[in-house]
Amino acid sequence: MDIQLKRGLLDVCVLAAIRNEDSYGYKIIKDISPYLEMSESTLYTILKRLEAGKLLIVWTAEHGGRLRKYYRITPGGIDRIEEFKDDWKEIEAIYRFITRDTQKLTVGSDDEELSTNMERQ
Amino acid sequence: MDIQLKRGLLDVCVLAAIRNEDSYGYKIIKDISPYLEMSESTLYTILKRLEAGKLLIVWTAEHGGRLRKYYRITPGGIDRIEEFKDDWKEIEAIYRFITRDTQKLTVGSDDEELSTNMERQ
DNA sequence: ACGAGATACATCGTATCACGAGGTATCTCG
DNA sequence: CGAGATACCTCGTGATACGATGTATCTCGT
Repeated sequence: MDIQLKRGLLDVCVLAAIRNEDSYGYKIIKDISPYLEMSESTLYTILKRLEAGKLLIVWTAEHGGRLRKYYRITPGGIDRIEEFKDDWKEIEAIYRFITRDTQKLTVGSDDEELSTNMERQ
Repeated sequence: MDIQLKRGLLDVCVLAAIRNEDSYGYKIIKDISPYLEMSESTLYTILKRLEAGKLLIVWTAEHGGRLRKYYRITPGGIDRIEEFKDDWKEIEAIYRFITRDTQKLTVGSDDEELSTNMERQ
């Protein structure tokens, strides 16, 4: 899978993973992994970024003798997911532009101002 | 619109813009602009990259006293679009993961190996 | 005739970012 | 006792989108 395609999904994916329940780094990766590969270094970078943007809050707690950092989504984080859903409509329009006419060539009326008078050599 | 979300679409968008007819930089931007903002510097960077990857071929021709660089997609470029369509299925799965349970909370049977016993403080 | 804006190309520097490589430490289980 | 899982972290690098900037010609209104 093209790495570039996943960008933009990563941040929102992490937010989605903690939307309905608090979680921690290791578990977030496991939860996301069926859908999207994400390395640990990437995840922790993202968590730092989301914390800096106040899209989630962090606290540390002991669990089984070890320290864990727990993450909880903020209202701002939930807003971010909602914005993503709006952006998705635009993304789908782009997708339709890319895949238009790739199966059958339906040559309709061509009324573009920047009309094509291409000279083939 | 989040810049990151567009990444991965950009290259394929340019290929899609020249898929059914040869084109040139300025026209490609105009054709794409209703769907996706792309600066000129970005476009020319992408065209260079696609040429290096042999996804399109380039030649120069005079038009109205000025030189234009024309671009034509290669079979490899068409393959790239087809691969994108396959990748899109994965992207949609990620989208469903992100938007799942954001409207109604349908708590079904939870049979995950990494089950959640989160302690809320 | 002249200037503004469109057309058409290009380069350079910067900021962002995903990720591999590497590190530390504890727990579990055979 | 050692391997693998759990759990966290940092640093360097390469890829890349884009603003700023530059060059040159054509078109069109006044």
